[in-house]
Amino acid sequence: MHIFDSVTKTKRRFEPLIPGKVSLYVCGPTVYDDAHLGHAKSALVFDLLRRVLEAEGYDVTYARNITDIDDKIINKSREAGISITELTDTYTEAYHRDMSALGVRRPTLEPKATESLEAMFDLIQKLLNTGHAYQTSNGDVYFDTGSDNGYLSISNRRQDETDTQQRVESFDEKRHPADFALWKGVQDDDVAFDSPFGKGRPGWHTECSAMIEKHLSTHTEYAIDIHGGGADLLFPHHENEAAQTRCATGHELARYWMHNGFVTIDGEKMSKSLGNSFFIKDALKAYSGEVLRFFLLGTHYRSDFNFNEEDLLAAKKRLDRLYRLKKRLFGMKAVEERTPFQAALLEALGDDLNISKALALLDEMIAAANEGLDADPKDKDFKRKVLADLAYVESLLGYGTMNPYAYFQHGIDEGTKAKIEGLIAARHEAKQAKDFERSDALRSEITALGVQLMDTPQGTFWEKTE
RNA sequence: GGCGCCAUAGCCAAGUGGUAAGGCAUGGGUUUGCAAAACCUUGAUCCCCGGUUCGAGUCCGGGUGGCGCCUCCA
Repeated sequence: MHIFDSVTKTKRRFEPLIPGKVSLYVCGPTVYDDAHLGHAKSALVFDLLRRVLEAEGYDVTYARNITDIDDKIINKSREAGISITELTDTYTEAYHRDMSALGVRRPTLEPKATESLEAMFDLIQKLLNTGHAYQTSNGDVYFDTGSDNGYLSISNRRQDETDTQQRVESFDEKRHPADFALWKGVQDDDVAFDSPFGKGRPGWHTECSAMIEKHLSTHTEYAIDIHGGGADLLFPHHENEAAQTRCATGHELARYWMHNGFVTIDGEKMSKSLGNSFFIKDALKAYSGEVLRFFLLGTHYRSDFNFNEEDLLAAKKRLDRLYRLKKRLFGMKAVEERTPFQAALLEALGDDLNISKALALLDEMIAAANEGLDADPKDKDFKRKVLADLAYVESLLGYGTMNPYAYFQHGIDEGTKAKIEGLIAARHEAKQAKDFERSDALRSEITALGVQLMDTPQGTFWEKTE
């Protein structure tokens, strides 16, 4: 496996800190709203990474946090007039529902901020004890960036005069403008936790370092093997996490850093402030989760990804090819069998998740399978190999998990389905009687319902039209 | 202003310095009562200008054009 490390900006061979094991931490969502395409991209990329590492034989411990305490959450719960936990439970559940629809497997661990407070206290206390943090008169605890020799080594930034912009938590007792809050002291607020540093709430960056130390740390030169997240988190979020961990524990945070590119919509960045977020639950109304998975995972993870309907449709057609092949072999049981295709597929993905190369291999496999089935539809050995390859693709990439018939009928309601079946039966009778005029008329009627027919030796089937 | 990324056929998109994968769309063909699917076939010298090299999409320099981070953000 080779991974592009965004800190050294080079592709490096992956070597685990502990032989045979991989510790992977990815920044998860703040649960105050529905998940959007950006959340999906990140979750999908690291889901794929996890699958590839597992296919290579590693024992992967994958943690993705859930931030369930935050100013945005507090504000929204007040607006909505519901409790914090009611709000965060609702959106945590929604997040899980959406990710599961995209075929994203649940991580090994999903620590919540509110359940990791003790670990955060430990971290902050260590930083205070070693002089890397200080408390101000209003109860805030800040990380002293000036005390960390390694600060800015993750994002490769330079500390210059222009970097004097005020941070949100800016306060004039801060020693340096870049110092960030580990703990925000709160006096007159009921949404606060008791801590050794007084009543308050954790700063945004604190939880990740604390959780990593608590759940994943290998206690070697680096806390974990791989840390991932969206490219926008590189600075300041990951820089600050790394600083906390470095100063509190003496080891670096991660040996490899991976950042996925952004999802834009029609060329524009999708962000909360622009208000053009595209929710996954809305996309799922028109397309199956697997089509969205295939589309979002279709370009390299580090590239920016532009979401638009036209490209989505082209991606769906490409996935259709896989399901067409599945249809030809429908009903046959797959047996595990290693093939050169499978080895090549894993090798392609092992090269920093080169999905384009993997898909090219997949397309070639599909073409060869169709050709072979055309040449000799009864070759059992050949079919067995194809089925084994399809099963491998399903487990490694998560493509081909659906019933192929259901896949092509996605989006048609039950009533219409029954109507279509009735018309097909009538058309079948007309065809038997060689009344092609009537059979064509019936087909037009069926086509008008948004589906198309396919006559095969096994009977007539229908699919939803694009 | 500081730091950084990207620019390959109509569209999406790979590409260890040696004469450009794959998919969608398009045209032609085989098959089919018709149609669909499947299969065969059809197209780019890689933003521009210099340089290094026997040889560059692929390295270096300079442009032009997009975009991102520096503030909550996947």
